[in-house]
Amino acid sequence: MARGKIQMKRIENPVHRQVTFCKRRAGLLKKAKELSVLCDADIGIMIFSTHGKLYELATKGTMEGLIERYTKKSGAAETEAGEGNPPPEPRKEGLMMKQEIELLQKGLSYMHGGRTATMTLDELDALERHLEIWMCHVRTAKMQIMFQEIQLLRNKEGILQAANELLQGKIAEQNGTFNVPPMIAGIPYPLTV
Amino acid sequence: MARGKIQMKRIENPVHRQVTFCKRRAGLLKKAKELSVLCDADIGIMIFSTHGKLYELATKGTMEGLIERYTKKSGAAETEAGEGNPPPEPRKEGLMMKQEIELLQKGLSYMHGGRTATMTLDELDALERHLEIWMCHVRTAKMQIMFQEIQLLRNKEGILQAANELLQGKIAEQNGTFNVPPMIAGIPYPLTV
DNA sequence: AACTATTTATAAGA
DNA sequence: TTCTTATAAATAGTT
Repeated sequence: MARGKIQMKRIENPVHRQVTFCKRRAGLLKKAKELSVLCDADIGIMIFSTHGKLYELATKGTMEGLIERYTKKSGAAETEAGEGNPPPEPRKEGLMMKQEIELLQKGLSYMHGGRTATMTLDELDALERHLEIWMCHVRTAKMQIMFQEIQLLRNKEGILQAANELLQGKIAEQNGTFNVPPMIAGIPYPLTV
Repeated sequence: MARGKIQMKRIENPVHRQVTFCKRRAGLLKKAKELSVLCDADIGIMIFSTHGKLYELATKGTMEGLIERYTKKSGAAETEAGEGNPPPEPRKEGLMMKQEIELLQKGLSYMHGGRTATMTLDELDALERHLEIWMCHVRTAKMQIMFQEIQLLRNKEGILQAANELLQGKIAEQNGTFNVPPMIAGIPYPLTV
């Protein structure tokens, strides 16, 4: 927009087009950052050049976070007349999770960046409480999985034990008068379940 | 950009902020369309207002298509759009942090979503270890801040104590022969520091 | 919403 | 790509 107006259509000269792409792309991203800061909005931009190169911007969390938020939103918009399920429960959860992630993100950059970022005592306190809760949840989940694993292994053990006994019987039969020492669980045995 | 420059920070006046949001949002989307037409680029923009309202733009296919394209790309191509970070150290840290955040993100959706997502025992274990480390860091940071706070309060206490004694002396002078009981720290006193 | 005085963005040229 | 500069656009404050 200077030294002359230009037509709003594809620039045919490739060099000119590339230069304009660079300049305007920078301008667009700058404007997006400004809008985000001034109006406290959360903005994600994806730009694919003609040749498929990707340029991106996400003004707060990550692009992944924004995409997730987008899919939730647009999904809810589609089922507008459907059940009143989307707005109350899952949305709230998503927002809460986002806040939690942002809190941790801030904490991580605080720790990694050598206290470059600023965090108040209250924020650190909240972060500590969250970490404790999360750890508790993670441990519960671990316990559940490990318990399932144990049950599974016990079943396998039982099956193996039974097979073992069965085989012992057969061997005893086949060997007639020969004396075969009994095999016990825990000793390598050519059996798979 | 008119009738005066503005500071690049959140606009506190809500009315003003809303107006600016409208104007600049329109401007941003216009710029994006222009860039797309002039340079034959494919652009997707998501804008979430403070109150969660979504404004979007997808200059060719749909936003879903762009998101799909993005998710494919983003694995290979690390952010090209941000500022050119000094490659060696901060980038590595950023990547690590990103992975840590992704781990926690997965964990949170696992817990919040009622085990909808899938996590292996190993992942949960890694998450637990990370949470412990983070908590340790957070506690250290808290300690530091609290220690500073204590030092500050001790200083204040000393100053108040001194002032208190000074005032007591003055009162004793003024009252001449009158007997005034001594004030001690901890009793309300008309003094601010 | 409309109006402008200014600030920004940028097309062309180097 | 980068810098400069004349000019087109965007927009902050106001009506």
